[in-house]
Formats: sequence, C-alpha cells, structure tokens
Amino acid sequence: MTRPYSIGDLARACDAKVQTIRHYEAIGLMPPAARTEGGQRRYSQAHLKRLKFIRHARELGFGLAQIRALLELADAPEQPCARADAIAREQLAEVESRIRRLEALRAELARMLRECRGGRVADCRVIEILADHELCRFHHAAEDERKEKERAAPPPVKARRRGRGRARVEGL
Amino acid sequence: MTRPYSIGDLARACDAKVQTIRHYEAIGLMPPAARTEGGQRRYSQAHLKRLKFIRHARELGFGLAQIRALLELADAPEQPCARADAIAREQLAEVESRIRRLEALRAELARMLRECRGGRVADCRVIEILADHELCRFHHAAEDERKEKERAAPPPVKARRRGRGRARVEGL
DNA sequence: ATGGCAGCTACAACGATTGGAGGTTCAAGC
DNA sequence: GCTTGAACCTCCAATCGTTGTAGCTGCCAT
Repeated sequence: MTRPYSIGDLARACDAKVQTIRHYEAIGLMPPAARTEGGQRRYSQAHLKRLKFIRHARELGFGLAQIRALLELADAPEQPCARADAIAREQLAEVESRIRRLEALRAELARMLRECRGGRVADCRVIEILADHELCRFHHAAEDERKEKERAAPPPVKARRRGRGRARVEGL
Repeated sequence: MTRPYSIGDLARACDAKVQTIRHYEAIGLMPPAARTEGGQRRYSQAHLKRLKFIRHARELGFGLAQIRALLELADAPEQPCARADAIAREQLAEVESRIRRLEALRAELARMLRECRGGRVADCRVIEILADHELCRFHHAAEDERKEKERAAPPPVKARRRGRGRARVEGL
C-alpha cells in the first residue's frame, strides 16, 4: 500500500493545475477523495490512474462529456468496445473537419500576406480583404461546410425564414 | 441615402446572430446605432461595412482584441500597414501551430482506431491507450511544443519548483 | 514552536456567443 | 386606421474548461 498522494502530487504527475482537479471532482468526473482530519484531500493509485486517463483524453481533444462516457466504458471491461470506438471516431471526424477549416484559413491568410506589398493601409490587401468579403476565397469553403452540416441535421423550423416579414434587404 | 437597416437586416447580411451584434455594441466593437422613437436600433451603410469586416475577420479566426486593432488601422488609411501585416502574420503562425497539433492528434486517434479490433472493452486499444500515456505517440510532440514555448517565454520564477518542499512522488 | 508552502472554500473571470424571460414596437395586410 | 404577430428591447444566465483571487487553515521539516 503506497503512501496516498496529495492533490499537488496528482497535479504534478498529470500535468494539471490543482484547481482543475478540484473542478473535476466538483463536476463528478473524479470521485471525491479521502480527507485528512484537517480536511485535505488524499488520493489513491486508482485516483491517479483515473486522472491520467482524463488528462490524456483532454490532450487528445475529447470534451469532458465524451470523457465521462469513455470512463464509464473503461469501468465495464466486459462490454463490447463499439461505443468507445464510436466516440473516438466521432472525435477523429471532428479533428479532421477542424484541420480542413484551418487549412483553408491558412491559405487565405497566406494569400493576404503574399499580396500585401507593405505600403499604406489604404492599399493594404490585408485590410482590404477583411473589408470586402468578395475578395476572399475562404468564405465559400466555410459556407459549403455549414450547408453540409445543415443537410445532415436540419435546424428546427423556427430558425428558418418564415415567408412573411420583411424580405432580405436589397443589395447585400 | 438608403433606408436604414434594422438589427435583423444586419444579422442576415453578415451571418451573425442579433444577440451577437448587440454584444459587439456593448463591448465597444460596434459604435452605438441610431434609435427610433421606440428605441429600436437603426443602422447605416457604415455600420454594415464595419460589421462585415468584423464577421469576416472572425471567420478567419481573429480574436476580438485583434479585430479591434485591425479596425483602428482600417480607420487610418494613410498609416503604413506594417502593423496590420504583423497581426495577420501572428494569426497565421497561430493557425499553423494549431494545424500541426491537430495533425498529431489525428494521427494518434487514427492509430487508436486502426489497432482496435472491436472486441471487449478490456482489450480495446482506444481505452487502453487513453489509460496509459506511455502507449501514446502524440504526447511527446505536445510536450516538445510546450517546452519550446517555455524556451521562448520562460514562466515566472514563482511557477517553478523551488527545491525544498516535498519531492516529486516516486514512480510517476 | 515556528515558518512558510500547500491546501481549503467560494466566487469571479476569461472569450465569444447564445438562450431565455418578460415586455414593447414596427410594419404588412386588411 | 386597426389588427396582428414577427421582430425588437433589456437584463441575466449558461455554455466550455480552466484559471485566478481572497482570505483563510493545515502540514511538516527544521
């Protein structure tokens, strides 16, 4: 039986701030720790393992809700792991989508900078492109992505334009 | 003189929520709009242009603070545009860094999924890799990046370990 | 015993946006 | 001109994950 860890020990071991660990406990992601007579938290190996799991999943970009689900699964080792796979696949898709968007962004930023010859603001392509959406190539990719999402999960009727009511302002 | 726009008109034209526009006004990013007798906001072409600028810059990932700076520059067309370029370059670097991290993440997630043969949770590589940091390749890239940052801007002395005080728990 | 780091609780802030409650105004259509 | 209801108003709270602060108390080596 190893000596129990203080919250600071866990923080150092898992690259987390002390505050963050307390926060995980507050939201029920970490089980409550034992306490000393004076009220300080004392952690076991199991706690340490769990926190490492959480922090590692965070590094991989999982949200706390996803991690909660993964932890439940990890605690039921006889279950089939299809659900865990699904969560990971979901996360992978999200990451890939983010990469695509960022690459479009990178291209557009690079183009802005390439075209700017460093004169006055009045002629600056950076400012100019920001001011005028039509000069931008990025926008279209972003819009397409948005539309694609809507195809997959159409927004509630309430959110769509409802016929009557002032029409879209002319010339925008 | 065109008919003034309502806040909803602006929202539709700039792909922003009405709330968001009011928020921009509250934090001083948008100048206050004229009001009707009844207190509703009425916007000019200038407002429209400014909001488009803001929204476009947001799409490109600029933060509101950066946008504030860019707007100031846009309002001073005789200035040299070096500052605007610097902001854009900064943003480009940030985007590139994010892409690199996400690509490492993608690789790790893909590897997890590739290795998992879809059996029980107990044998699931997804869960296993999350639980055991040592099995993960991503971690090292992330640590290197962190260390690189620290080399560039070392944290205040206060944050570093200070010799005395309980030593790092053994075996972590 | 004492010094001082580390821990405690509780609350607020970050960044950017969104949602809701509860009430008022505008303008289209009759 | 009147009715109707979408769109507007303000104020406040929540989101997400983490960090910071204030004002304490505990732990442990010297």
